[in-house]
Amino acid sequence: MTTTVPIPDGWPGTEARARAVQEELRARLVRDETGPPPGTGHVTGVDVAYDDGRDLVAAAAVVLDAATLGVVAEATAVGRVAFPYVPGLLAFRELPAVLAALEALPVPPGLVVCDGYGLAHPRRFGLACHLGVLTGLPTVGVAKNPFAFTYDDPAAPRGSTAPLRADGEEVGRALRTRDGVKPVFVSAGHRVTLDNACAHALALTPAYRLPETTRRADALCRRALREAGGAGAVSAAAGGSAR
DNA sequence: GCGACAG
DNA sequence: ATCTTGTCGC
Repeated sequence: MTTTVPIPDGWPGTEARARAVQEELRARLVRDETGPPPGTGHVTGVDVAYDDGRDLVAAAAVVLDAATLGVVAEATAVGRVAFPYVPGLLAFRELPAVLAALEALPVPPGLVVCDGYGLAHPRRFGLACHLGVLTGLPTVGVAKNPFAFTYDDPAAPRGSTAPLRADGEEVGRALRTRDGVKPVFVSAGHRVTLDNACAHALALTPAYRLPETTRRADALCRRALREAGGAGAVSAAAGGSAR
């Protein structure tokens, strides 16, 4: 199966237009739902890798069984870069490929875990919020770096947290997922509370600092990029622990 | 005004 | 994100 990854209609071509789109879509963000409880249903990781030299982008979506963390299904999408990296506008660079990969999945994604931020964002509309509004799915953001936000180092034990603040407001949380190891930075996306987002992040880190969803998606999109041949391709497979 | 800044 | 070898440790 091979198709071209589409750039969505109306995808902004300038930074000013992209910021305007964020302001518009922010009104549709749902923040009063708790979200699915950890350990139930599906949890899907999404991630993107780049080859600037070949102007290629590859996205992966990996669906895990939330109870066992076994792989249920996975999909990849390869296409052309749709937007440059601009701090605060990451979603416009990553989402076209991510949306294509999600649509290629043979099963419902359930909760989606993004590699980046949700509400912790200059305009409170990061990658995870954006993906949630476009798909209607519950989303959370788990980032590896504190971006431009301030926080106090959480206590050493796994599970310790500290507020991630922007102008004194708690926009996310620094969460220690492994004893004594650098924390990850969690924020709510769409239809999920910050408390629940952190609970999911903990449930997804039984062995490593980063969530299993992120680790699986990262490995898969890198592989898809290496194996990328033609102009654009989307592929999906179901199985994993389900066979 | 000039950087720094998720990936 | 990506450029990049070896190396220490379980």
